[in-house]
Amino acid sequence: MDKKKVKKKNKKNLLSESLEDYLETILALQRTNTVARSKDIAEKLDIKRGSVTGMLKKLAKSELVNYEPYGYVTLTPEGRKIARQIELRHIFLKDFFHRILKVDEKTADRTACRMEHAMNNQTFTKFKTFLKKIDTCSYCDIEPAED
Amino acid sequence: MDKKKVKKKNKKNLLSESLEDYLETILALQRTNTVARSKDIAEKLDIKRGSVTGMLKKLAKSELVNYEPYGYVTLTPEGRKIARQIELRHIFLKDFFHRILKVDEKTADRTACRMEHAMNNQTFTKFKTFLKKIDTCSYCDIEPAED
DNA sequence: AATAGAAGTTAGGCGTATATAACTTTTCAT
DNA sequence: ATGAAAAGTTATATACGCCTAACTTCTATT
Repeated sequence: MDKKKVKKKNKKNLLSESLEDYLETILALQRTNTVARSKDIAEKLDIKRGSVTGMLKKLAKSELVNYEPYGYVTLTPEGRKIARQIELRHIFLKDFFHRILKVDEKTADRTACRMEHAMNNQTFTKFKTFLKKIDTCSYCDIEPAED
Repeated sequence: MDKKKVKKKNKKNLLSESLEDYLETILALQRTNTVARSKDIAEKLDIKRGSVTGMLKKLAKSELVNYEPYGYVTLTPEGRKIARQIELRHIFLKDFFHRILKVDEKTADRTACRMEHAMNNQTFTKFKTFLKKIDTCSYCDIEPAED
């Protein structure tokens, strides 16, 4: 009865970093444009239009986006939930790198972009708490470090 | 005749995260065993022996490891340099998550493992400086956050 | 020295995520 | 209302990193 190698059909519905990027991008586009278009997703992610379709189909199959051929793309409630999580991780990470560490904004953003996928809930929760502490600690107002 | 696309001779000698993991692993094995064996690399990285060979060839072609078929594997000076960089990022990131944020050790390690590849020099330098500050700031001795 | 088992390699295959190019559908300006 | 341009799709191809299975080489014990 031990669930050894019983097919990783886990509730641990793991999304790839790429797929997470798509969700995050669609959320941003929905904010600006109310809907996301394939072409805009492609532009934001710096990939070709043709590559987007297949990924949207995957996300649709996982019920994370509403997708009909030639139609607009929107997030399902579950998709939005995930997108928001990733977006929040991005925001806090970038803030940490840029405002606290004084890393230049572009680098801070690029770094957050990559790290946001690697932070689980436990870590993120504690990271937020930590940031709040830092923000009320004048001593921790560190000087920009030298390169 | 046709001017074929001149091989993208990457100036920005970018290593994939996987390749960086190999270097990091080989460095650790060299410390313990003086040399790294294919089998031990496979075990540490939790991949199959057969997969290691191809990656070692890539690293050898980039002159980051010394590799001869059926021989031991060691890092070249350049390979060691990169391996050390990544190892240091790992150590500091894990320390931050575990000791400062009070994330459990396993999670801290897993998180560092993924983030270490996303941190450039500028960011790492400032991160280290920041950690030093934190360590001398009793106020910043935050309580463990709740999950 | 023979040989069995361990370690290493090779070949072929798979899944993911991308590109390119041709094709289809939609949109918009007239 | 129509036709060209824009947007979207499809099919095919490539790169990467992994796996499996069969094969080769090394090694350690007898």
